Amino acid sequence: MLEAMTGTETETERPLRADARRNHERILESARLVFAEYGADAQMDDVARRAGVGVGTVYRHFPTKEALMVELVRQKFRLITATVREALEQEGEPLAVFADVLRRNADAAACDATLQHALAGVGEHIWIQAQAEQEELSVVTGELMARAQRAGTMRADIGANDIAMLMCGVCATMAHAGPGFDWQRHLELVIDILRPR
Amino acid sequence: MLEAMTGTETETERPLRADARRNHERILESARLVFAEYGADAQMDDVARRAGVGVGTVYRHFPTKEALMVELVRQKFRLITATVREALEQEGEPLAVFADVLRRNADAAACDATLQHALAGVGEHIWIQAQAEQEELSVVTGELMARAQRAGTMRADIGANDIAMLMCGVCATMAHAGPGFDWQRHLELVIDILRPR
Amino acid sequence: MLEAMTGTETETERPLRADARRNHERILESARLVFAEYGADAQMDDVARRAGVGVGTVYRHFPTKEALMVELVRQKFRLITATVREALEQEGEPLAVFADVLRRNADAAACDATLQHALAGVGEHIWIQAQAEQEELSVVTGELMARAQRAGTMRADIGANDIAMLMCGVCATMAHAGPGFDWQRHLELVIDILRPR
Amino acid sequence: MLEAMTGTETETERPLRADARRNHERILESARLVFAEYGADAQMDDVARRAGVGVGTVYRHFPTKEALMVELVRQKFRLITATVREALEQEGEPLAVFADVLRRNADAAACDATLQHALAGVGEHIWIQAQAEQEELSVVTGELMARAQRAGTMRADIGANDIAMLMCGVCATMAHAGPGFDWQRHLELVIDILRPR
DNA sequence: AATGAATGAGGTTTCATTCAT
DNA sequence: AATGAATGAAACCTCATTCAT
Repeated sequence: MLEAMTGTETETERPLRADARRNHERILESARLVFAEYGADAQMDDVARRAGVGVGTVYRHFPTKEALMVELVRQKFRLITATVREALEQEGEPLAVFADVLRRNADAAACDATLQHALAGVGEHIWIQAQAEQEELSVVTGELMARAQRAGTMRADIGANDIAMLMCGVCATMAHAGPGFDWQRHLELVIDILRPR
Repeated sequence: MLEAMTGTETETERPLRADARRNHERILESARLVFAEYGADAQMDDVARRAGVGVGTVYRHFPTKEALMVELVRQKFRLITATVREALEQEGEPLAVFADVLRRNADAAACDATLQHALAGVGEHIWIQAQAEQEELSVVTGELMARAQRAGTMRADIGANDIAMLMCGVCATMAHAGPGFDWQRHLELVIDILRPR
Repeated sequence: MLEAMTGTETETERPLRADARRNHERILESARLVFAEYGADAQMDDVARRAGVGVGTVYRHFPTKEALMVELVRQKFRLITATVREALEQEGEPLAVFADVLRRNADAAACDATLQHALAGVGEHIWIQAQAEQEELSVVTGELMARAQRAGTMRADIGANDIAMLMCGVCATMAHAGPGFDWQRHLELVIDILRPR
Repeated sequence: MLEAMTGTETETERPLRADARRNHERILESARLVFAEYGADAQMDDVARRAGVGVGTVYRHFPTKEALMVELVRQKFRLITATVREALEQEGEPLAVFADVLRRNADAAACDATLQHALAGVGEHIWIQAQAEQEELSVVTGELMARAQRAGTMRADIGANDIAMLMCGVCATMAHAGPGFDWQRHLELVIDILRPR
């Protein structure tokens, strides 16, 4: 399922290709785990070891540590986009459906809060490289919101970008554990905003 | 004004002390600038150079890079606390006063968004060391909010911690500049939450 | 000959390994020279430069400066042990054979007295890490001594540990060059002790 | 008593002088303690703190860390010399008296083995600067030995320098604690050498 | 004469990246 | 295509020594 979203290359022939593809996935998965465990200063060597390959191989697939992180960010967006797309198929009260999407995505983010923090901590040029994915997410989110807004159960003056910002905030809460920091409550407050007054 | 908050030691100490105190301030100020420019991985050498002192001096005042960052975080909190305290003296519609405090603080944060990002990016044990300041802020914020809540112009089911989380979110937005990311709008949405429905 | 003692891993490994092994030896040799020249506070950079490799390589082989010194100490012990073993094969009056071993080892130590001094100067936890080698030496030394003692040409109330202490003393003399400090004489006095009265 | 040996300056007038003299002693004493505790890499700041003075004062009395250590070495020699002198006054079997001196001095050295180790670990040019004291010790030791040799209870072919070397060896044993390293036994073996065969 | 803050060269260690095998 | 040893530029921090007060 994840693989289905991973790429768009059309060639799927040579056996070596299959091997490489497999390594690509393993490295990405390894990176996810390693960054989730050690934060942003996990080392490329760790990623390689966990993936069961040499560092050289990691560098063959991702020319830079940054490139690897960018891919991780992209994946995040794709994953969220997929959730929203699924929701587009669902029946039900549109705002409730949307709120549910937010909750599910927040849950997913909370699962690897450290990874989230690691990705958030890096320079923003990394995020810029994931703009395409971010925009795609924006589009489908907009669609889902439009329904609720047409139904009149969601404030009309709010757009997909607002959601992005607000959820970005919820994720920040996850990262900064502290007394009285409860991201679930934060999320509910955010959902409250959506209701027309 | 900042100095007024920085310490409590009865001055009138030895003249040498004056020099040291001066350096202390300069180093802190330098750190603020340097971290704002280079992010969390600014170097101690840079801090020293910008402050016009040797590295050794920086280390005499702050035993560790981390200690220096902790102090920066503490200062941030003290500064915000001061703003809130000022607001407690003001007349005016309580919610409006409070909203204004939020706006002013957000403005200040936006001025050194990179520093903000740098501080946010570090391990949370740094934040834990600023708990005292954080709690003090929480207390005065609670006071200011109570007024508005008694006046009925602010939702009663919201506490100082909620504000902390929400503002933490707004700051996250500042850091992640992106298309459609407008922290001022984010802030207004947050302020919206405060109004009773 | 030295290599023969250095390891026990079944060779016939990957070609790369040969390179690494070579570097390992070169670094060790370089360390010996550098510590012999500059004493205990020789720098890792110097070790690397003399070995013709980067510092990183030194650290890949020895995780710590200390670890490098430990290995040097171990080697010393292994070398001495080898001498004693050789002597076990020799014919001849046992005490004479033993005395000769002492002289030969002292000679070797005198060749790099500075290195000796450097190693002696470090914290003893380094020596503790070479206990295995030290004990092995003790065992073979004991064997050689037993012969002489059975033959009645060596005092029976002396053990391998005593030799260790006494020779440790002779080495101390080498390090502290001074007027009237003649380690060869010191050694002969020590050998004198061995004779039954 | 110690002060009596410390210097040869004839001026004992100005009150300030008294102060300075007092500091001199305190610093020396502090140095002894600090080097005994932390070994050769104790810091000048520690010496100053323990002495209750500023570093600057330490440097006024000893222009260099090395100079301070040299003085410590000198003191050691003076102390031993004093013991030997005392023994010259004693009645009794000369060899027994001499052996006793050795035992007492070894005991004293064992009390601050770490200091001993620290001093031994430094470059030998430090020892060279204590040559005068070393020679003085040599002279009185020679006197005491001559008695025993005239009495025929001590080997005649041994000199004060030999004792220096042998005792240097015993001290080395103290420093290198290890299994089977028992300096008292080492010392008895050394004393054994002295007896005519 | 004493103080202790300041200095800054230098030490060890890390880690992203390259490249010979 | 994969491997992992090698690289070396930094990074953080220490501490003997100086010097303004």
